[in-house]
Order: sequence, then structure tokens, then C-alpha cells
Amino acid sequence: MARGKVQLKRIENPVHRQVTFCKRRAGLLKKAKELSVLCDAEIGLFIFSAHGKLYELATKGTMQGLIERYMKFTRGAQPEAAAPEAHPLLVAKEETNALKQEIQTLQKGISYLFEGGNKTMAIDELQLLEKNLETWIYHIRSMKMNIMLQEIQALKDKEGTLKAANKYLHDKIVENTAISNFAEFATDTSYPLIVQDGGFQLY
Amino acid sequence: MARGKVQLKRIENPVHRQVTFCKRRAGLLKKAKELSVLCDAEIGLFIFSAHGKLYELATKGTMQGLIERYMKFTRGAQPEAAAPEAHPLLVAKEETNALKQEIQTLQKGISYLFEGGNKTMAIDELQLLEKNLETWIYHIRSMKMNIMLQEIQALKDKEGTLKAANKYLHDKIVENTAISNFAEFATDTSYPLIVQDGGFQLY
DNA sequence: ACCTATTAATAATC
DNA sequence: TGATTATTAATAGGT
Repeated sequence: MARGKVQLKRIENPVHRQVTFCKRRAGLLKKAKELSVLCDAEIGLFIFSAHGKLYELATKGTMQGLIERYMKFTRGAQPEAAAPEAHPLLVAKEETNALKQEIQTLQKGISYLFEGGNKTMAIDELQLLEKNLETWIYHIRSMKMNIMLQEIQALKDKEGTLKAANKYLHDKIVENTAISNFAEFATDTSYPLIVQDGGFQLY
Repeated sequence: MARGKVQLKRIENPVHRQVTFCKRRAGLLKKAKELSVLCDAEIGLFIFSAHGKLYELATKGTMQGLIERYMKFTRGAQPEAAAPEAHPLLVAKEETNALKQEIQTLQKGISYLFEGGNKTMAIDELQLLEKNLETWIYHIRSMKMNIMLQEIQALKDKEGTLKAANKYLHDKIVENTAISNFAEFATDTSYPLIVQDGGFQLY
């Protein structure tokens, strides 16, 4: 993607290869993060350099957790007859992973908050604050959400009632007109009697 | 990288999100293959879509094999205290407890932050934190709020239209009845033609 | 490591 | 889905 096409084969010059490895590795990790954020996907990625160094990314929880999920998934596809839930050790490890993930989520949030680059704070102070932020946001958000969801539901109910009333009245007019022979009235459809449903979706 | 910058946040529109997921997933897998070929690296990549579907790439051998290599590598890097290996379940439970305690400690911190009694932190650090915290909360909140307020407004608009249509129809009936002497029709008010405004308030 | 000319990826659109 | 295309993003080659 620059100054000349690239051939899809091993770069023979070791210097070029190393440089390209660094650059493309960074690019790949960035792309993986972006995909996970943009599309709500969970991604596990590990790269072994030619010299055996490991680079990894787990977009949710730990790599261990993602690998376990992967194993479970593939095991499910290929039923290899293994009693999964019976082992208390597995259960305990899953719980551990869940907790680690919770902590990681909080840490991710704070790093977003401070990505402006103030490294001057103590780690313990930062960690203390992380949870506070999440907790507070969660409470505020859920309260607001509840209120608004209530209002939306109330309005939707009201809409239903009005539509029903509307249809009832419209029917009455048609019926009435038929009896009275008010022909011009029966054809008066200029007013929007029916309102289309909108396309809003909440989640 | 096209027709408009992309924001690094979850794409809310489900259609856009799905399309982007397909495209970027393809791109990511391609990039991973390229990196492995160009730079002689071994790459394991798995992607779980939001709906749980798995996409994977292993540039050398099977994913299982790569995972094993990964495990071996990380195990080597983090030598887990050899001694208490006697009882793995106990170890796992201890880890769980430690993590729970960590979370609890973090949660306690919120009272520090919002009850004014913390002399242990530097003032300027606190002020910086508060400011960032509020900014972040504001952003999250306003995004959600905007979506919901839009829906509420749309529903209110629809309600207004329906009410107007309702009133128009009702008037027509009254007028029609007066002309036609359908006395019993004019007094038919049993149906709820008018809906009272509810008492919800936001803010 | 930093710079740019280019290529590659892809968001919007049909 | 599958193309098309206008743009942005990534990066190869150089300094």
C-alpha cells in the first residue's frame, strides 16, 4: 500500500522483513481492536514472530478466557464426548475468568478516560477510581433509562388507544355516509387518518 | 477509510454494523494472512461475532496446535507458584476470592470520590479526575438520551396527528348527525375519544 | 523513528 | 448479498 505494490511472498531481506513485521503487526492489532469495537465482536489474536516472540490481543477478558470459549465452541461442533460441567475446578476457573473480565472492563474504561496521557498518577489511585466511574455511570444510566422507557411505553399505549378510536370513528363515518348518501363525505380522504409506524428501535 | 471518517465506537445501526463486520472481518483475515506470509510469522486469530458465530484463521497447522504453543509460551512466562499446585481447586478458589476482594475494594472507592472526605489524594489530581469523569459520563449519557428523546418526540408527534385526526372525525360526525337527525349517534360518547395527557416528566 | 507517495481498505450507495 | 466509487487509512521506500 505504498510506493510500490507488494508481492505476497516472504520478504527475503531480513531488515525489510523486520520493519514490515513491526508495522503490519501494529496495523493488524489496530484493525482487530477496531473490528471488535465497531461491530461488537470478541477477538483473540496471537502472533509469533519468526524468532518466536509472542504478541497478542484479546478484546474481551483474557486470552485464556477467549481460548476456552473457542475450545467450547469447536468442541460443540465436534462432539468429543466430555463431561463439561461436572468438574468443579472448571467452574471455579470460569468464575475467576468472569471476575478478571470485570476488572479488565473497568480498567479499559479508565484508560479511555485518561488516554490524554497523564502518567503522573499512582496506579492504586487509578484503580480505585476505575470502579467508581463505572458504578456511578451504571446507576445514573439505568435510572434515566427506566424513566424514559416508561414514558415511551406510555406513549405507545396512548398511540394504540388513539388509533383504535380513530378507526372506530372512521368506520362510523363510512357507515353513516352510506345511510345518508352523503357521497362527497365518503370520498373525503384528504386527512391522514392512518399514521404509519415509525422505524425507531431501542435496545 | 472511505466516504467519511469512522468513529471508534460501536456502530449502532444493526445493518451497518453487520455489513461492516463482514467487510472488516474479511480485511482482517486477509491482513493476518499477509503478515504471516510476508514476515514468516505464525498467527492464530479467532473472531466471535456479536451473535456468537466463529470465524478463525491459523496460519500454520491447526488452531489447536497454535493454542497449545500459546499456552506453553504464556505458561513459561508466568510460572505459577509451583508449591500450592498440590490442590488446583483450592488455588482456583483462592484466586476467585482475591479477585472478588479486589473488586470490592474498588467499589468502596466511590464513597471516597463522591463524599468529599479524601485527604489522601492530591487536589489537582482529584480535580483533573473529576473533570474527566464528568466529561465521559456526559458523553455516554447524551448519546443514549438523544436516541430516546428522538423516539419520544416521534411518538408525541404521532400522538398529536392522531388526536387531530380524531377530533376532525368527531366533528364531522357531530355535524353529519345534526344534518341527518341521527340523534342517537350524536350522543354516543361511550368511546374514549380524548386521551388525557400523562404525567411523565424527564430531567 | 519520521515522512510522503502510493496502494489498499472500505463507507456510502445503488 | 454483490458491485462501484469516493475517500480515508495503511504502509513501502527513503531520510
